[in-house]
Amino acid sequence: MTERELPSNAQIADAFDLIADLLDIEGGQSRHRILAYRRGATRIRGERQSVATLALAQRATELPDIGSTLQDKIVELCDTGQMAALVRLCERIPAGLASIARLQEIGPKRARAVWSTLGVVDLEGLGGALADGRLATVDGIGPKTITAVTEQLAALARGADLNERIPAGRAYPLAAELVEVVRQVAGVTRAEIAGGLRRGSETVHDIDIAVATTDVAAVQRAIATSRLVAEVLSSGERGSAVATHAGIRAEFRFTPPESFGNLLQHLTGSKAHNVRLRERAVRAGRSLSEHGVSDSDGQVTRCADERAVYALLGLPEIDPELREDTGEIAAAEAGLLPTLVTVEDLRGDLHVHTTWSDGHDSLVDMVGAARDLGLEYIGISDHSKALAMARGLDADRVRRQWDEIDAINAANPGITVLKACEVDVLADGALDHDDDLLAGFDWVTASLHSGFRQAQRQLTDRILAAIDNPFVNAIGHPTGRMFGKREGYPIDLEAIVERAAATGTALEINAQPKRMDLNADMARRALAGGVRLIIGTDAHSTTELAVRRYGIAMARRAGAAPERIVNCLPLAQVQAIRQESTARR
DNA sequence: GCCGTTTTCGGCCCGACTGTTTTCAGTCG
Repeated sequence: MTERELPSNAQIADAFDLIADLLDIEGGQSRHRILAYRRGATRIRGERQSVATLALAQRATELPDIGSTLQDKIVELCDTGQMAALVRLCERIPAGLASIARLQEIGPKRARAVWSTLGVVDLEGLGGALADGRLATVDGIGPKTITAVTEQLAALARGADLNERIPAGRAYPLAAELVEVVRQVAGVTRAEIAGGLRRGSETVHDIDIAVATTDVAAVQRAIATSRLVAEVLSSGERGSAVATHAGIRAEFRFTPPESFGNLLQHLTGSKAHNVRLRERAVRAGRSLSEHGVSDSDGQVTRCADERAVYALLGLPEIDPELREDTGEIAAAEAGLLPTLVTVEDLRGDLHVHTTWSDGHDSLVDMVGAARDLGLEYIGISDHSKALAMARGLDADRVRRQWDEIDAINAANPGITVLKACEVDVLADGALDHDDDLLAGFDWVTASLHSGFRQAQRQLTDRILAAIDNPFVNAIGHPTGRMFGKREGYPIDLEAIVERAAATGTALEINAQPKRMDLNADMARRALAGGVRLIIGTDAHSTTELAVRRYGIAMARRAGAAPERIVNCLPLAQVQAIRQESTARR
């Protein structure tokens, strides 16, 4: 049997999106048929398992939004490498028009107008028509649209990605500042971050902020004059959109306080979640919008908080991180929603660095900062000697650090300081500290910092070897991914989860915003496999302890309850986990 | 094209803003 290359979920989704775009440009189609292709594409793109494999087993129709027609097309793509329907469509509508339609301010109707009026069929032709002034002659395209197209084509020419996603770690601090700007305004009773940031997404495309106010004009003024805002893109009674100096778009939406719950719910999304909720409302003879819930005779009920919105739909409140239309509404209805871990549940942090290795702050300062956050224990986990660039510790320096920790604990610092480490997993799978030294720690995290170019089998074997060491309690940043720098190295997560579950080894959710590793999907798979998670800040300074919020976001999106997170457990239980492990020796 | 507490046909989520218009279609979220 020959092994064939199956199309990825992204490739399948791209094909369906292209069909939708071209049908839209062609016009005359049922918009619901187009929507069905788009929904199918979105579903497939967000699916964790291989949809091609599912389709070949005639099981893709088990997914929501995927019917027999889409499944047949996926099978066809697997078998022949193309979809006949798409090929025929491309013969009628030039595929390059889809790229034009995806430009901001253009869309399918104007793309069609550009084609029928000028004969332009792709972005290159659009650039030509823009340069010689023909574009401005097309019906429905005025000076503002010309400006928008000019800017976008210039950005594309620079190699920019128009759909660039911004890591949450870059957007969140700005969003928090923007919320404060409007909270200072008289008449504002509440303001909250909404959108993908509130749902704990790894990346977002903009910042959404819901504002409850009795004085819209005052809020508009405060936004327009904020030092953070570069340009007001649009402004109305219901909201303002701005470009910030940080280069991130922010959208504010205003509401009277009595319907703040409706607005916050609406603006938090996800879009797919909201669509499901509205469909549910319609079935109950109601209509849901950001203004309220109206019943069949037009009576509108406004909700000051989200709980009331969900209650009107017969549901318990669903945590924002779960609102992705992945079965959370059914789970809510059945009373099966998990109680998600919160920042307040964190009792300790077992992954922090100090000036002993590559940290910026001293051990005593890190201890003090952790105590001030209300933590019960902190594990000082500096690097091992192989990471010379980070001034990793050898056995001699480890023992001297232990002396310092003993002295601090003896002085009653108001928090228990644990002897921990982040030991390197070397290229051959050996650990960078020998077992005698590892036995003396209170907690050991093993991480890969080198040899990322090895094959998946080799990388996985190194991690499995580390897991098998009875002195290892956790695997740090298991995939090594870094936003904007590198993809995670390839690992066989199922094999790692299985071994980690068997040995009681925790897998880390590294909370550094550039890492967020494990991500939510992988963390969910780890939980399903019976593994404990641990949220490590990997803080290299006292202020970095605050990044725990990003780790919590991943854990919540994974559906994690606090009892499944090692550092939400009382110290005695953490110590018991360590003792059980070393007893295997 | 998908789907079903209205179940194999006939529905399918809601609203705001903008630009290009002469009262609204297109686009966006």
